[in-house]
Amino acid sequence: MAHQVTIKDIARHLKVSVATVSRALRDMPDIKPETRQAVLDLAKEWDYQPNVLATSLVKSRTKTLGVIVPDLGYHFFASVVKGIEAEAIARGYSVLLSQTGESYERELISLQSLSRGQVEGFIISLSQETSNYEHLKRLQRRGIPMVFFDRDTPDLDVSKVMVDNVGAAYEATMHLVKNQCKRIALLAGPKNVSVSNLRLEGYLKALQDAGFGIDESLIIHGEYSLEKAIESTNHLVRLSEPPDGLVVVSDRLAVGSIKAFKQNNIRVPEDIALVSFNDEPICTLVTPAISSVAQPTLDIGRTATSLLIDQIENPKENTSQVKVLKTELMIRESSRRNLVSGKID
Amino acid sequence: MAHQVTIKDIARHLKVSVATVSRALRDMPDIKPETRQAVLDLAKEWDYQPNVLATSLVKSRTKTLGVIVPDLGYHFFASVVKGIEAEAIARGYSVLLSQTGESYERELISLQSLSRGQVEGFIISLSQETSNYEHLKRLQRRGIPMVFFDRDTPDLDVSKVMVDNVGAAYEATMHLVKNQCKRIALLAGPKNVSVSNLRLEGYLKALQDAGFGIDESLIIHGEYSLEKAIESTNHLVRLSEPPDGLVVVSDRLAVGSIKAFKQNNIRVPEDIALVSFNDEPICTLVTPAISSVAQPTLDIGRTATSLLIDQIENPKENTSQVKVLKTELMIRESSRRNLVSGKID
DNA sequence: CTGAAAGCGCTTACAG
DNA sequence: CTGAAAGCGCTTACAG
Repeated sequence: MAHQVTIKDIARHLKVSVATVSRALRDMPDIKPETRQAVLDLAKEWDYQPNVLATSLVKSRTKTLGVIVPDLGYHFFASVVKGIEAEAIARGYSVLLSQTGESYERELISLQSLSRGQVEGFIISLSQETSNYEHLKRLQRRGIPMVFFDRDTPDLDVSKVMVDNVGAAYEATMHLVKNQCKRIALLAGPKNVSVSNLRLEGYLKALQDAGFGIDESLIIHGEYSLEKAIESTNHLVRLSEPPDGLVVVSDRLAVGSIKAFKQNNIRVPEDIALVSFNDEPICTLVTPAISSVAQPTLDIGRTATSLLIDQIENPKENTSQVKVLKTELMIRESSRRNLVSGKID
Repeated sequence: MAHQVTIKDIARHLKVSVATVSRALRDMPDIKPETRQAVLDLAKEWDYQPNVLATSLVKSRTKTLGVIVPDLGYHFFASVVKGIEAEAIARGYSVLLSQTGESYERELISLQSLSRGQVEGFIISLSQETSNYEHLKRLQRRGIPMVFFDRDTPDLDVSKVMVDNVGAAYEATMHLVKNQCKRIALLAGPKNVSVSNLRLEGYLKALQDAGFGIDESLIIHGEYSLEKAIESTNHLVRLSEPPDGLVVVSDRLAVGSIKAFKQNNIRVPEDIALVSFNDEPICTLVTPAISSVAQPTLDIGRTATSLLIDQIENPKENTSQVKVLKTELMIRESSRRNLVSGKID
């Protein structure tokens, strides 16, 4: 690789000191205009690029944030990252992005490698595998600030940006109640997944407030797979008293449910109304379009970034805090019962 | 932020020189075992992390690759990045990931900022807006190696990893021919998009080889939007001689076509068989499942990375070269005509 | 086996 | 207005 131009090269060529070049390049006062111009001209001609490693080293500041997410293939994370980047750029920071592929080991490695002087703080969403938090506590002990979002652990006292999952599920369930559903089922995730459990909680609370009894047979836990969703939905359909409303904890599962309903010649929303979570692009692509709870992804990213930068710039005043953001229920065909007169599909 | 532990701290505490600490930490020969052990013990106790900025600076090597993609929200890019990361890790490199959001300006900024000493080379897929290549030529002049994939420009003599789009479209079209389609339409992208044009070329070639005439009215160009796809499909449906086969240049457009067919009570694949490109997850989620040309995303990532690292490590022997990878047609319900006996949907 | 010294590319008091 | 010097945290010949 060709030698990159340094201030030393410029200084030598112009017969001035590197200090002068450094000052001229950064428009500092007390530099003779002609000198500055000569430096700038040569810098341009030679396409000089300052070495940020050197600058960061001397300033002990990188103005860079580390972002660790499980998988950018999930629309949710890709979208949150956009929010992070927007806010970071606005405040003069760069971001280093790393995905763990839901692997604890890669989470460990990413965190460790970026914490060797490259970033001033982290925005983290934990991998599914992570159940040991020592690596995070070590970072904390070293005084490196971090902010969590979405995937969380109560083991750590750090800033967090979450979403009101209980409230969101409550709203989604109530929406079905208002749409004349009398027996509302829930397709939940695995029993140990906290987000799914929070949504279960909101669902139960809504049923209670609606004066509905709770029928355990209408609550089904399962893996996050299309196949499992189809299977669970088929099970619900075959109950002696099948549901007329369904809350599904994620869009991908909801797609499976809709497939299953079609196979069973059950109409959505006429025979059963459906609401799910995340508002991924797929919701508007399938037929019927799926009603879904939108997460404020951009805002999650911006808020997390803002919290982190505040902590970096004012460690004393900014202790760990938890922000809970509002969701928004996007109502579409799959649950719009009273407005649907004829069948389109 | 708390002061991070340095080798100086360790040296002072152990009353040895920093050189000795540095050597002990890296398991160099000629260090007294007791000295080494003392250093390692203290480093562990204090959770010492070497500052990579300093190391990179003195070694003039970062062992880091810059990856610039338009949008990680596209499944294609997210997946290629996984391939890049896998290969990079395997060869002892890190990657710095940056998305441009299809903005020329952000492409410029990312490239510039990472090229200030942070990375040793780039893997790039150009933003849609980019039509001026000066920023890339500047990098080239500075001797920074780069490899392109997917989004390309003939203006630059660099290594590229592409996919055989002509061949893929040929295969997709021929697949419809074999499935008894007699009038095959093409839903293409905007006229200036090279990938779309290559697919058009393959489509035309296949029609020719199949002995079909070319009917310009069956070829429709348009924006990459769901609405536009629906509109174009409606137009095709209303032709006096409507098509019985359809090649669509992208899955998202194909979803629009299927919506339009449903609205017109046209059965897929019975009345019209459909094939599209990219094999995004949506293909298996919609009904009917969409036949689609899969790109070897992981392999694209691995190959690009491998080319880049070779160039970094052996600039002389590794001049720019173009690799063309094979695609794979995934056949699903939307085009499986002769196997479908009854209608399911 | 260990240390002093120079240096990676830059910034910043301190003098003049 | 400019330069010499020290230093950011590390590595590496060179001596001993």
